[in-house]
Amino acid sequence: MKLVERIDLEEAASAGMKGMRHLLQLMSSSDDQTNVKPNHIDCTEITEFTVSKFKQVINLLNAYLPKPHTSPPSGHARFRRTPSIPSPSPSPSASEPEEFNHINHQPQTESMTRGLSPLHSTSPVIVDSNPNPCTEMVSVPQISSPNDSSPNISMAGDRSVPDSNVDLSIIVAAQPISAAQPLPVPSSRGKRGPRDTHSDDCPCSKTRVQPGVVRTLRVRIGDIADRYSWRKYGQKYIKGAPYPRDYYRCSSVKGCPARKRVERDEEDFNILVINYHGDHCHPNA
DNA sequence: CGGTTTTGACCAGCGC
DNA sequence: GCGCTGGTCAAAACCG
Repeated sequence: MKLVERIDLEEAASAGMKGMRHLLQLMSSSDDQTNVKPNHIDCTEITEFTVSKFKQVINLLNAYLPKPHTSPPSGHARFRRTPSIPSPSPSPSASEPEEFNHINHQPQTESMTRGLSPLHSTSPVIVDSNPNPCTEMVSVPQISSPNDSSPNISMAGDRSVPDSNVDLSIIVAAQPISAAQPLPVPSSRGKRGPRDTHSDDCPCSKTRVQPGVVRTLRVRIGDIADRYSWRKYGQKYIKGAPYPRDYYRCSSVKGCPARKRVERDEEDFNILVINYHGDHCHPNA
């Protein structure tokens, strides 16, 4: 995408977001005890303005971005229908309009901003330094694949299958388990008692990450960090973090203990911080 | 049908 | 003991 195109996009998106914020402010100010009701005309105008800006963003994206794929490279469940089972006491999130459900909306905004990123895919990966000076720096061989050109606009923590490609220079921060820093040790946490049939030292490791080296990888969104196939098994909003953390396990081989956590860099959301736990019990896919 | 994502629920460690 | 939190499970939904 050209710089001018990118600026157009960013301006449209920024204007849309400002409109959205303004609208929310207007509406929230009407909810308090002040009995001040929002000016209906103002709300309508702002809403129309915001919608038009987001439409503009969509149009720009359609115009500027190449469309090599009509469907996402992977992953099917892009959204989930609301449960049809009537609940006697519907939860707040189910009863209120989606527009006001912050939790549900964040990933969408995230995806949108990612779409605006000029940095993904075609640009060489810029991998930042290791945030932890105590960790060992390891250089990883470059990964490149011949067939691709498409920007990857899928969800955070895209499967790291080689379906897109870029030259990749990666710096890995590898940290031994025995490091002084208390490791996010794979514990029994999360195991469900009755369902768990594996002992603590069970090598099967269905739910427990095998001890080993924890490697931290920082990679640009849309770039590939490895050639394994990963399956997402969880997502969690971490307190204080603006973006959710995604949890993946290796799906290349059944029973592979390798896990990875993917989250956005706090300072640059175009950077994905990937933490690998456990080793693969099979050769590189 | 198999593989994947989504997402609410569950579980256990930790701090108070 | 209780609440908070992060990691995981698993049902549901989706798609080729």
